[in-house]
Parts: sequence; structure tokens; C-alpha cells
Amino acid sequence: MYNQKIAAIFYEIANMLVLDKGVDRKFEVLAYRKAAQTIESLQEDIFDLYKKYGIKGLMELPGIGKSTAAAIEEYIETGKMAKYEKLKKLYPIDFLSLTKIQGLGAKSVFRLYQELGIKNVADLKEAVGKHKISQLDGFGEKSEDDIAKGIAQFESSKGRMLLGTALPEAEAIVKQLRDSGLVENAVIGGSTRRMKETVGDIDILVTTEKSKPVTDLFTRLSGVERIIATGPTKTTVLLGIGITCDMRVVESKSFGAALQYFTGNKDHNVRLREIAIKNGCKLNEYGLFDKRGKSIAGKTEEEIYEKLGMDPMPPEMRENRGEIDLAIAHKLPDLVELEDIRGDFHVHTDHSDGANTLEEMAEAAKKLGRSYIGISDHSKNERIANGMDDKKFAVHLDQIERFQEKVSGIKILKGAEIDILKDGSLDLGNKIMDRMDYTLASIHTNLSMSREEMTKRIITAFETGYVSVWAHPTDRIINERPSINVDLDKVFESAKENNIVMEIDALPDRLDLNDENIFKARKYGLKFSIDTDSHSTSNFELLRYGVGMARRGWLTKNDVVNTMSYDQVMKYFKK
DNA sequence: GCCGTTTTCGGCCCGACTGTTTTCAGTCG
Repeated sequence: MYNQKIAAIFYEIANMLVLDKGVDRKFEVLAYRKAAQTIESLQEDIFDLYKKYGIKGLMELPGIGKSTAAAIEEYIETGKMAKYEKLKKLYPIDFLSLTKIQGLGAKSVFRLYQELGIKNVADLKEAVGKHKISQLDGFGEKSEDDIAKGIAQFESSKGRMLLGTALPEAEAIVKQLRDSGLVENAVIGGSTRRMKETVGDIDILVTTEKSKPVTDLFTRLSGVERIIATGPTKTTVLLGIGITCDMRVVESKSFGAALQYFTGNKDHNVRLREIAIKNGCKLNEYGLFDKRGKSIAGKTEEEIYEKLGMDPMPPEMRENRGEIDLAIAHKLPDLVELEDIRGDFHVHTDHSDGANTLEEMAEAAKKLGRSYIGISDHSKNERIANGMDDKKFAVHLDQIERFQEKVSGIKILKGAEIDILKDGSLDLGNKIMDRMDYTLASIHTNLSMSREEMTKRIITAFETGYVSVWAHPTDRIINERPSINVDLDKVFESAKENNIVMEIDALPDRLDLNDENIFKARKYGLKFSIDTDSHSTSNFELLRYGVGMARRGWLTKNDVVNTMSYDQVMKYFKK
């Protein structure tokens, strides 16, 4: 993939342009950062995009214009980018790593290079060890100490944290603040509130009259490792789990404006502020203000959006992906909610690799209010997961049938998670599959096939007529394993023809399909099922992460199969 | 350098905290 390489080069160019004296290149710097962000978060390979649609295709990406598109072309065609090479000769410094150290930006990094010849993190570490930094003008003991801590954090950090780790941590912090009785309001903001699959830091917003005691409490919470910055309205700490947490304090008359602002994302907020300016107003975290500086909204998020001439929207939509235009046109979708989900099709028992029995799983699901679950244990190809062959499945299905008869308060569907083998055939015989109410099909082996082979493999499986749901479609594991290489457009087309449901696997390290692919699949008119992929009774609780992802993909209740009743679902799969 | 239902030129979001300073530039979100 060229994406990360090109993004890194653009970030480096931005860092180096910051240092250009004479003209103010502030906006050029911003432009390169924006371009880098776009490419960094692009789901498809920029190489493919360029080969397919050329330079024009590149220019359709947000923040990519004539110059940056030409630079990308140059890099793909020649392996080099002249502008970058030229700047790098002037500044032979690893800005990318060095600026990741808390408190260091391009300008400080450059000064360290000029004064001490520091080019990379190893050099910096050595200089800190010899106490050379505190001797420089403009740096003191504190700076050196902060840099030392920053290096330690840089070295131990593993990038962005899973939402499944960050959200419970954020909830625990909010609970402690609320329980203290010192706050009127304490809520989660930021990417955690938007249910983004990974989180860079945790944002907490508080309203209180007692800023000082709340700040003191916050900095002394058990999860706090050290204080990075603290003032009357903003405090930043490093948490023991390895990410920073910001707490902002505002008055209650600004609560909505602040929550809106700290929820983001950045691009969404920039657009809102632009709209405010066009209306002769000003929007910041304290409120929406008219020409004379009089506050016209701020107490709630809803009134901010309404005064800006649009419908309020759920946090999960706020990514500047067209939601603002829909809100202005009063055409926002009514997103699916956790309470809408009535069942779960992806459930394992101890008959394959689950930790609990069929009875225990059913009981746990019933307790959480699910009205049905589909049991989907592994097929034989998954030896490591205790996968069953046709014969064992026959016994397994018998057991489910007997259980179906005696259990009350919840319905059980007979299914399986069947491997899609290398040639696209399914891992169980038609006869045993005929006994099932539905099937999940998924890929667990031979993950690194070529794009053409993989696409063909999956479509072949779809065309067997025995696949109800495509489970964890892209097979990525966040921060660990990339997606399979597959032409999703072709696969979605085939799924539509063969009436196959796309799964949104709710496991926090999978979240597969993800929001962007859900977006894409939705355009093909596909249906979805939000499943927990439960391997133990406690996993059912993870459903909210899948629902978050579905909402980020703008799904409504109608798009999601497991919002249907048991009878409707049985009818749906029979079809 | 990017972008356009106010613009193909002239804008580009806005504020908090820090360290090392005597008023602010740098960094961050």
C-alpha cells in the first residue's frame, strides 16, 4: 500500500514548510496536513485509485488538488517526490517520530537539530541522558523532564486504542466524577462518543461551580499516571492504560456548545463554524454568538444546530461525510438503535470454540432481552476452534432441536459459521445445511490470496445458494491484521443478486464491516445483521459496538435484519 | 495549497495551557 507512505511524506513536507522563514506558509502547511489525513484514512489503495481514474480521480478526494495530485502521481510513477527530496536535504530530520513526542512540534525539533544535531528519537534520548537540552536557551529543566517522559510514552505506545478498551475506561471516569457530588454534569465527548473504532484520547466534559476541587479529584483518579497540563478550564492527564484524557470544565449555559465542540470531529466543526460565519455569527465552545457578541444558543447541542438552520444529528454521523447537507435539507436518516436489535445470528457454544453451553448462552441472551439467537458453531476446517464435520453437526442440530422444544422466553435458530474454502466451496455438505434455518459463511484461512482470486472465491461461495450471511467480511483485526484484498464492489453486487446479508461483527477488535464499507454496501441496497460473535455469555454485551458502527454507516432499522421479529426473520431466511 | 449556493481570488475555526519569559510563541485539540 502506498497510502501510509504518501501520507507520511505529506506530513513531513508540512513539518518542513513550518520552518520556512520569510513568507507565512501557514495555510500551505494546513493543506499538506489535510491531504495527508485524507490519504491516511482512505480505505482503498491509492495506487488502485490512480490506476483506475488517474490524476482526476485523485483530485476528487477532499483536500487533494492539482499540486498534491501531481505529487502523488510522481511518487507512484518514479518512487520519488522532488519537492520532498529537496526539503529533506535542508532538513535531514525524522520529524514524523520526533513530533509524536508530547510537547514537541516542528519548530522545537528543528532547534534541537540546529543546536545539538538531533535527527531522531535515539539522538534525542541520548541528549536527554546527558542533560544537554536543559542548557539550551528557551528550554529548561521542566522541558527536558517532559521530553524524557514523552520519549517513554512514545516507546510504549501502540497507536490508537480500541473503542472497546477506551469506552469502559471513560465510563468509569465519568462515574467517579458524578459520584463525587461535585459536578452537575459529566459526559463523554470526542471520538469515543462518536463510537469511532479506535480512539486517540478520551475527552470528558464537566459542568460545575467547583472547578478547582473537580480538577483536583480528576488528577487524582486511580487510573491517572501523570498530569500533562492543568488549568481552570482544561486539564490533560496520561492514563495508565496508555492514552491521554482531557477534562474540560464549562458553565452550564455553555454545556451544549462545549459538548458539540468537543464531540467533533474537526472537519464537521469547521463546517459548522463556516456556516455560522456566513450567517454573521460566531461559534465556539462557549456558544453561538450574533454580530454584537450576544449569545443566541449554547445550553444544548440541539439549539446550536437548530439556530444554524439544520436538524440536530447523532454523534456517530458527525464526520463531515454529507450529514450537514442532509440536516439542512431535513433529510437525516432515523438511525438504528441498540433497543431495536431483537436477536443475534453469530453465537458460539462449547460444541466448537465457545466457553459456555447452549443453555447458558440462551439464558444470558434472554436476560439481556434478546428474543432469539442463532447458534453458529464452526465447521470442520476450523480445527483449532474445534470445528465440526457433517456427522457431528447432525448430533449438534439434534441437540438444538431438543432444546428448542423445552426452552421458553427465547427462540433458537439452527445455523453454523461455515468456512469458505480456498476454491470458494463451503465446508459442509448440502444435506446438513438443508437442516439449518440460516448459515453464516466466512473466511478463516488462506487470507493472503490475490485480489482476483479472493474476489472469485467469495462470489463462488455466494453462488452456491447456501449462504445467508457473510460473516466478518473483510477479516481485519484492528491494529493486528489488514483486511483481505478483495474487490468489494464486485462482491457487493453478487451479494445483492444472491440476497446475502452483510454482517457487522461487533467484537471490538473486528468491527467488520466497518463504517466506510457499510456506507458502500448500503449503496448496493444490501441488508445487514449486527452480531456479537459471542464466544461466552459476557460477549453479548458487546452489541453496542456493532450498533455504533452501524450508526456510523447511517443504517436505519429497516436496513438491519435482526431488528425483525423471530417469525419475520425465519420467513426472510427461507426466501 | 485548497476551494467555491456570497468568491477562479481571497479567504482559510478558534481557544487553552505551558515554559520561559516579561508578553508570547509553540503546541495541542
